[in-house]
Amino acid sequence: MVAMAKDISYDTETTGLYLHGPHEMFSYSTCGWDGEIDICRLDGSKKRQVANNSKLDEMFTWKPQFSSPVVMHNSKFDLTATEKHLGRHVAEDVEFHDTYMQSHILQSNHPSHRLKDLAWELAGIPKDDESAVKSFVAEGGNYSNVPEQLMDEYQRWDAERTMLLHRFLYPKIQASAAFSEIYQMELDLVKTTMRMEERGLMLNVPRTEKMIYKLEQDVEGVLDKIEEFAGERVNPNKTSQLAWLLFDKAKLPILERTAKSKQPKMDKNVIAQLRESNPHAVLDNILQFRSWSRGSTMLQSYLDYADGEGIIHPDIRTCGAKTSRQSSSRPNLQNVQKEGVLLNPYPIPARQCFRPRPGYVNFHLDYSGIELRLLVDYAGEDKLRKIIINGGDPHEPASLVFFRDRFKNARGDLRATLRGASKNMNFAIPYGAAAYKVALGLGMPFEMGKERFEDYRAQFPGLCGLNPRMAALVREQGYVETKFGRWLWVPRNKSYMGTNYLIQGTAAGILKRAQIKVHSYLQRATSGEVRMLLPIHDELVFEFPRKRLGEAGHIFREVRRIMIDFPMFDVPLEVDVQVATFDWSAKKMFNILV
DNA sequence: AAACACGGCGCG
DNA sequence: AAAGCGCGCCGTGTTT
Repeated sequence: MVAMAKDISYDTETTGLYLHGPHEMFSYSTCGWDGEIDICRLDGSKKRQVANNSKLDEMFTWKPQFSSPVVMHNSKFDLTATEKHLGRHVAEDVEFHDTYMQSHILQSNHPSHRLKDLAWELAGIPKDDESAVKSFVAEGGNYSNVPEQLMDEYQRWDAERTMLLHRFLYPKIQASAAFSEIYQMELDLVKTTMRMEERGLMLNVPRTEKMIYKLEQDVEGVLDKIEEFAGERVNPNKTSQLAWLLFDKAKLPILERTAKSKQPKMDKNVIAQLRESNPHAVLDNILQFRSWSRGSTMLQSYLDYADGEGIIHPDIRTCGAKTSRQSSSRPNLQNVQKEGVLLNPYPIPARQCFRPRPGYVNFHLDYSGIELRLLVDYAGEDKLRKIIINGGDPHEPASLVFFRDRFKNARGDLRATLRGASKNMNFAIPYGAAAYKVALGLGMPFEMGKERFEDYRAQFPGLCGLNPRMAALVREQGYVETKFGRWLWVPRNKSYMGTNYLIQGTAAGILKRAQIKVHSYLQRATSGEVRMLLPIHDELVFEFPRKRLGEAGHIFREVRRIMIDFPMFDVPLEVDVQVATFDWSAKKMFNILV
């Protein structure tokens, strides 16, 4: 293991999690290849501060002959803390490692990738070393004023743990060429993601405040209406009170029960069903209450996360999901509500609250139909592949199979509805839906649905064969392997999920690689004036300076080219470009050829 | 007070 | 036997 000899593990201690907010790093620890531990406080005596700062500065400045690869557990956090403390970006060329990524790549479904859990499991290091620090903090202290001796002991172990994990896990990454490529890609992505978090997204603060004010009024109004009907004040968030309102007071029937506690189900699907047979005003009041109160709390949380300039810096976890997808938290900006796409008749136009920075517009580039394209590719479903290549509608053949003449003769809304149901089945079937769900989804009696399902099987043997194939792999080996060579572990007793993991993980692999290349292109071609802000599973959000709008066509032609440049797939990828000049709800198609 | 489970719901 | 999946966050209610 000579190659590892110079490695040094590195762990930071901060006053909290909001590094783009008030929190700061106050100490760090390192552990050398030989187990030598150094605890470096950044507070206290001037002399010590100077020494420890210069060691830090050295670690993150690339020097060809001296540099030691820095090993971290969840490097995005430590690097972000370090950059804030140093007041500069860490050097591009500094080699670093991340045991958190290693763990994700080697065991995607592990219940915990936390340092303490992994170190206990792999090296038998007990997890109780932080109890003294925890109890100090619980008694009113905070992490930065824990007595140094206590803190030293605590830090000592985390640096040691990280080094040990690296010794256990990294050789397993190195042993596979595919894992090595994935690992390097993930490390590159950490830096790309840091630049997005740092830049952040702009909230239209006054507009958000106005919207919250109106929603709060509306919530009061709807609670009054419910009180008029019920004869007393009801809190619809309380299950017992809501059940009383719906099933005792309004005498509505119980249609379903919840999975675990077997209570009457009262979600929006049930309420929609009840609404059809029994258009009781209280049902609408419940939908209004839920949507509006949730809406105002979500908007309030966006306000709380915004800094003085209205900028939100989310935490973008690069391996947030078991399928290797990214996720966003504090706040989650991947689920900002849209208008008019769901069963909710009272949507909140929350996307109106997000705006480009002054002097910028936002571009949204999304892969069109990437999920179906990948399904068709993995399934080798030639008929659909040809339709996609020729720009036809890949959901039309399914519509004809499921609805026959009814679809042939349908126009307008009905045609769209039938196509929509068929489209859902094009996903649901490869993902494991059975005849019962097919009939339900198509709105047909069970026997008819089953018969059409059989027709579909005959027409699309590739698509229908994919799930059994993946399920068999899961049962045999426990994982599915994406075209990038990533192993996605699937619970063996849920082998039908294999196809879903495969598609989701492949799309994530495409988007991640695209992000790295696009980031590097934008740095090179625009000196970082055009920036990527946020990934949303099959979409990238950018900001673009208005003064350079004349170049937008040229730049996004290249971005699009990079995004779809994955020759390993037989089905072509496609990207749609939209521009938002005022807010995210008013997006318009943007023609990059002009 | 903190941690957890659950139902519910937004996005992909 | 039958089964679409992945997240994060909220409010309520229970456990520690």
